[in-house]
Amino acid sequence: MARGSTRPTSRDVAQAAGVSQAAVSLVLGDKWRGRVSAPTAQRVRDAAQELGYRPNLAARNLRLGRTRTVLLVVPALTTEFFAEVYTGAARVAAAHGFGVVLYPSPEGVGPARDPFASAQAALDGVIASSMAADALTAIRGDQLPLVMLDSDPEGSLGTATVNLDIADGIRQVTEHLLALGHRSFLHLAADIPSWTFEVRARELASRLDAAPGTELRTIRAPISIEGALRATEAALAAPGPRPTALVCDDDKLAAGAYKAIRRAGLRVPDDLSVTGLDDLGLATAIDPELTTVRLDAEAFGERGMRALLAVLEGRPPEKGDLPVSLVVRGSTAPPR
Amino acid sequence: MARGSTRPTSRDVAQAAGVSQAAVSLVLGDKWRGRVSAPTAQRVRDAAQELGYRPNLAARNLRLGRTRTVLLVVPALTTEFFAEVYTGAARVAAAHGFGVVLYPSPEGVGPARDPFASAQAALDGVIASSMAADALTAIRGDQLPLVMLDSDPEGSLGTATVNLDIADGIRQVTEHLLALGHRSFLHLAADIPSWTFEVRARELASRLDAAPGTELRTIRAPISIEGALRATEAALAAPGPRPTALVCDDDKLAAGAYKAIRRAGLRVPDDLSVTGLDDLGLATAIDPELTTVRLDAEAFGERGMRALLAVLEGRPPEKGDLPVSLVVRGSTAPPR
DNA sequence: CGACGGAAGTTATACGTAAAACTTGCTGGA
DNA sequence: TCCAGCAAGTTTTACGTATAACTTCCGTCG
Repeated sequence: MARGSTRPTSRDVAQAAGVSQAAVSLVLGDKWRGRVSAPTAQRVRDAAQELGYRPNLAARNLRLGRTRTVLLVVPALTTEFFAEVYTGAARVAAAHGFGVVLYPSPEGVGPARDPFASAQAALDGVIASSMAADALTAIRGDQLPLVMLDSDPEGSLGTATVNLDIADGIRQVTEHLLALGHRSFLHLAADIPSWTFEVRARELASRLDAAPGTELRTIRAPISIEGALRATEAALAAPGPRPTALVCDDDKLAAGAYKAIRRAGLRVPDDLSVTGLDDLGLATAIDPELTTVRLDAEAFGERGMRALLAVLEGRPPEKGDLPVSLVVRGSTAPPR
Repeated sequence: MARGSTRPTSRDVAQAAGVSQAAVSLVLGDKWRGRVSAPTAQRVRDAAQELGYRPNLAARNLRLGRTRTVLLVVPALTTEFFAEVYTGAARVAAAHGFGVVLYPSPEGVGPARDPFASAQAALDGVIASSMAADALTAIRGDQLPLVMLDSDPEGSLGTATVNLDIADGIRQVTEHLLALGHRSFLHLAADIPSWTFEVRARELASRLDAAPGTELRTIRAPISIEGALRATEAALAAPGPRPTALVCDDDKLAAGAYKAIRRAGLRVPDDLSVTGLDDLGLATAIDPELTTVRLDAEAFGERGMRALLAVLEGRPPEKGDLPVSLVVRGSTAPPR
């Protein structure tokens, strides 16, 4: 209250409590046992409370040489997926006294800005989605611990890698559709070059290769309702026999496909079974509800953060991919 | 390259370039004109490049007494709305050399954590949505500049307030529905106490009060598809004449209402016109596409950040609410 | 009775940067 | 000729914290 407009420092607290600055640091840092008497410690705490003291984090970070802050690099926030990844990472971080700074890699446009300059924070480590490709060049070369999400476990540039078991998800989708009797497949693929999408294509192709009498066509679209709508519309207008199952790289693409199917005068799932991947809120908002692969985005973020913490503490990160599960809803049925 | 594992400091650069640390600071801070010769400046830049020097931000922040980092407090990231607010704010921030740290106020559960402790970053200011109510108590009392989003312009605790013209949006919705001939309205309201939702209720009620022969009922639901589904189902099952227009507090509620309407064997818009508010991607994913109010979330975030920058620089922030616009799609039609 | 050790502090220092204040050498104008 | 003034730097300092190293005062034990 007394001092002008500038924030109180530990020295102000010390003066108010009649002790040295060092004593304040000891007490508030909870390292005072055996160094400061209990009554004095209480006086210090009271003074800090009274003055509304908050430690200057810049000074603390400088002194300690670490910031307990990590950067999360994501491709975009246009669906809730990465928002949930952030939530999971932030929760684990908070439990360990860490903060998480978000860097959504700007989409295509502009000179790929430097995530570090932008985050404007001193960092202890980085978690990055492999989809944020343009941001990665800036990160490489920096010697910060780096955990990669959804990235090729081999040849990765990260210190550690955390993956969802996407391949198993596609396996489950494929077996579900095969069991229903489908043989003619269309793959609506994302047109972004990224490991996570390559896995989908590879797994789908290899599963169908192993199933006799099946055929697979692939179309590509940007990940947007509009893009998926156009690509699917074109595919449905093409001559030849119509596929009976449409496997989409994610839920948003599936939502766009729904619209194309409706416009073509067809119905899901009677004329065409559709599957997605992600299990966004969108999946149950559309009609019929979408059969999709549930990815636990929050757990993904949690695991990513735990891996980074492990790296920071010199422990080996957990191994193994995160399990995913097929959620069967109304968009898949036996072919007619 | 030479030194061990620790990051190079400006002193290392100075040594490599054969100058003093001060010279390095001048050159890299672009304040060298008239103080350092051009060849020397180039030598310094080369040395910095060579060593991969990155300034220690903690030290810089401590020295300058400011961090060029602001905190954005949002209620949640379950729709893309606040993700876009973040994007807009971050864009403006980046253009001014600022970073934005996100704090999604944890939903209800747990002891309302301290946003500042969590962000773990030294801050220059705060932008907060009024919906993140629980986080606000922790913020109040701190003397940081605070810009409130979507908050009561009177009695606000912020240094400045930035609002979308929600009232005008509801006005446009109401006039649209009245012009179509609707007289019996149902309001599906969010059950969160927040100024932004109060405005919707107040404006809708006052507009219908002024329109002769209209009636208005209100139901409340948590903002989720499931919640809206249940509330709407109950309302449709109630005895008495069915309303012909359903005004929802946001798009997500509308998406839930769609499902209830379908389950009741009714059709949008033939049996019931529905409107939303936000214009999320969801609005065009559902069938029929939703008539809603377009909120420019990115512009909202931009304006919020500009207001904070203004406050920080002692300038008066821009006045006036951000315009919104009605987007008429297929979910509204004349009553039968 | 002396000294030894622990309690309860204090003093001093370093973290890396930005910038104010100072130094040095030279050139050009009165 | 002499000094003003400028270019081209250097030296020094402060930011606020955490902690290592030091001090002082007592009580106790050999």
